[in-house]
Formats: sequence, C-alpha cells, structure tokens
Amino acid sequence: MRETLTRRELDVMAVVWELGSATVGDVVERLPDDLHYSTVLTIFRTLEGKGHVRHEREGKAFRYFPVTRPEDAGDRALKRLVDKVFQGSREMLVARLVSDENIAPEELRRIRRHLTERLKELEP
Amino acid sequence: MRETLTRRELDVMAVVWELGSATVGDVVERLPDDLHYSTVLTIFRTLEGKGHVRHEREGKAFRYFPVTRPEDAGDRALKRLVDKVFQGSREMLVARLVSDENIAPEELRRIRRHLTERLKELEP
DNA sequence: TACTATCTATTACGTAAATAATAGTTGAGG
DNA sequence: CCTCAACTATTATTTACGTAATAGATAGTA
Repeated sequence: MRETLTRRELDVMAVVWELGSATVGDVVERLPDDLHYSTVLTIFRTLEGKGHVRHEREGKAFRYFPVTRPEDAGDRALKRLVDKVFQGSREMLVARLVSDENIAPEELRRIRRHLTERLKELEP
Repeated sequence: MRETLTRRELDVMAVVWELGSATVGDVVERLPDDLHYSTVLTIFRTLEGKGHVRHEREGKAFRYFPVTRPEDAGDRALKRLVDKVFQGSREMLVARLVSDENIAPEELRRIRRHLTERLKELEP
C-alpha cells in the first residue's frame, strides 16, 4: 500500500484522481499517447496489486477507484525533490515554483494567505 | 541534454550539484547504499551521454562537472508534480509542503517574504 | 624501470517497466 | 437464445535500469 508509482502508473492515477474513478476506456481516451486498451488494463492490475486502486464491476467493465490519495504520492515526491534537487531547502523549491512569468498575482496571494494561516496554527 | 533523470542518476547528480563537481570516489563515499565503484562509473557515463555532466581528467581519475542545473531538473519535476498530483494547483502543492509538523515558523516567514518580493516584481 | 594500487573501459546479467497480441468471457440487441 | 461488440485474462516481447565482474590503462614510488 505504500509502493512507489512509476511514470505510467502516475499518468493513470492522475486520471483516476481527477475523475474520482475511472474505467480503462476513460484512461485510454484521456492519455495523449494512445495506448492499447490491454496496456492500460495491465497498468490498472499492477496498481491494484500495489494497493493504489480497487475496482467494482460496472456492467461488463471494471470501474477503478483510488485507494491512495494524491497527497500521499505528493508528499513522497516533494520530500525527494527538496532533498535531492533543492538541497533541503523548501524555500528554494517555492522560489522555483513561482518563478514562472505567467503566474497570476492572485495565485501568489492565495499561497501567501495560506502560509499566514499555517503560521497561526504553529504560533497560536 | 533534456533527458529525464532516473532515481539513481538523480542520486548521483545530487552529489555533483552539492559539491560543485565530483569524482566517482566522492559519490561512492557519500551514497548510503554502498555501490560498487564500477556501478557509479556506469551511471556517470550514462549521465554524460544524456548531457547532464561533462568530465575532465584529474591525475588518473575523472572529475565530473554538472552541465545542467538543479533548477532545470527541478522545474520539470515540479511541473509534473503540479499537473499530475496536485491537479494543476500550485497552492495545493505548497499547502502539502508546509503541512509538516516540524517546519520552523522562521522558514515559513522566509517563504512568505519571498512571495511578497515576487509580487512586487509582477505588480511594480 | 618495474610494481602495484587505483582508475577507466568493456561486457554481462537479472529485474522491472512498458506495451501489446491473443484468447477467453459477458451482456445487450436482434 | 444467439451473436457480436466490448471487456477481462493470460502470455509475451522489448527496452530501460541497476548493478557489477573483469580486463586494460596509468601514475606514483621503491
């Protein structure tokens, strides 16, 4: 249940998370590089084996539901990124994250507001 | 030159970035799981093939220098993370990033300050 | 200059990942 | 109730990763 996702598996999970649940067909439709139906099915079975999704029958097809939340995968990836790429500095990471020329000021403000809230939690 | 890094390659690049440059020995020393000398050498050759490092002779050994910067790898990883895991929301990413119980308030303030600076750049 | 410790180069091998062909199953419409 | 399109199950192939053994080169030192 705590197994790491490969690139392709992440692609599929992204769709499942976004839609809330998904069939093989849903995923095939959405992924840009068009994979064979059976390819996606194989990936789903792997994901199920790893405990990231479960399925229910729906007509003759399977519908897959997420078991792990995106946050779980995200936390691990973020930790790795901070450690290996940004030399342990969360600040450096955020700096890069907002270095995009096209970021909306409103988005920056929202993020800043969130930090303020978080500060209040830590220092009541 | 724009090729993606595998886990192991990232481990090695992390050392190169941190030290500014590194020999095979440097890397073997620092990586926790002790890899064989020739293993690390192989990884360096792959990295060189992908354009992430170059080398100069130093005595009889090679010294490897980074060609790509951590920011480059970081930007790609962040984009992927935002898109696939955090459904396009940078805010959600930051929220997770600072959800750590042990984060220092001072660090939060530094990040917030940075956002303020960035806002000034965008809205002079 | 010959020896030896330390490097690089070459080659190999097991495992995991990615992809898909093909065989078997199912359910809805004629 | 039979058929066929749409699914799942099984099996296979190719490529990428990770790791290392071994062979060949090099440079400092006795």
